Amino acid sequence: MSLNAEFVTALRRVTQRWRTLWDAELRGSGQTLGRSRALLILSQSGGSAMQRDLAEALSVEHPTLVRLLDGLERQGLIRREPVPGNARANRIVLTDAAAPVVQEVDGVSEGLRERVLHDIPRAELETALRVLNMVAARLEKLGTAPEGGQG
Amino acid sequence: MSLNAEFVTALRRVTQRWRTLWDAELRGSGQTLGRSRALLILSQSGGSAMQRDLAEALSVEHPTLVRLLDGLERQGLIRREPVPGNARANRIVLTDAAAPVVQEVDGVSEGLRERVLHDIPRAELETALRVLNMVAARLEKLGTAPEGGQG
DNA sequence: CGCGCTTATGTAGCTTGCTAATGTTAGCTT
DNA sequence: AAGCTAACATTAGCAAGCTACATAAGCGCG
Repeated sequence: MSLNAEFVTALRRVTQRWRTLWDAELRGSGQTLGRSRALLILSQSGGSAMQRDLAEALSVEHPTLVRLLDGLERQGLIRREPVPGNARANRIVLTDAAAPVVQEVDGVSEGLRERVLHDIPRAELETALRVLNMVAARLEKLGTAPEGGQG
Repeated sequence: MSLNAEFVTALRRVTQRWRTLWDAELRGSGQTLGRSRALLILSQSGGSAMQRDLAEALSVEHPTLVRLLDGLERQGLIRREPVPGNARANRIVLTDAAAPVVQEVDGVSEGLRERVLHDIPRAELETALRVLNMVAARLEKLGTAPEGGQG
């Protein structure tokens, strides 16, 4: 298998396993990876955000976010609030009940990162991150302008 | 955001975009990423494989593979054949009709890898791959023995 | 004012991950 | 031989990606 192919295979594998492990650790707390990511981003945004911005921060499409928010709303962890002066938009707000959940989810995600990555040499991790960012940029360019030339 | 957190974010983002782009390129050919991965692995295994081994090679659980195979069987691209001497197992065999599809899918995946990765310096890509493999190993260890000690 | 473009969100339906539970067959063990 | 356990496949049901379409509101232009 070529270096390129191995890279892609490893990428998928790591992402998938990470998701599975994260999901498993959250099972007891009623959360899932998708929802917990939304909670964390919301919390990092100061507790509220426009739905549109949230989708972008999570790197998911709007319909995906809608379902995550439906779930969180059902659990009483967020509210969709109308935005004064813009009847289309919603502001997503963390409720008080969300605080402990955010705390727990944050602990789990941080703990998992630490456990998995602690013995990877910083320099190599930085190189890997740089590569991933290059690849992400490349993918986004190809994704937005796929027709015509050969980039 | 910490280096660790950035790494995880980048990882997810790249994997997700890769999937989306791959899916988009295959849309015209009736294939999807999951099924096409199964086809490629099958082809690389000489055109047939035990279902169990296929799941492992794809890094997916059995039920996931079952559905992929259901789809491929419906499209007439594979057959499930009984294994002489082992009535539990299935041997998955590529049909003749699969050859051109495999060809196309292989071209798309190779082309995508090439387009996205061609300008990443080999040395950095190798480092990134090494990191990913370390992480994968770590995740698998944590996944199989999560209870008790702190690894 | 109304027509149409854009923006923001939501709905429908597909795919593909997963776990848990169900059968069925094979292989041991007693 | 009967019964337990392990292996292999499947089904059921949930989660979370996606695209395509729908709904509704703001904005601009004639």
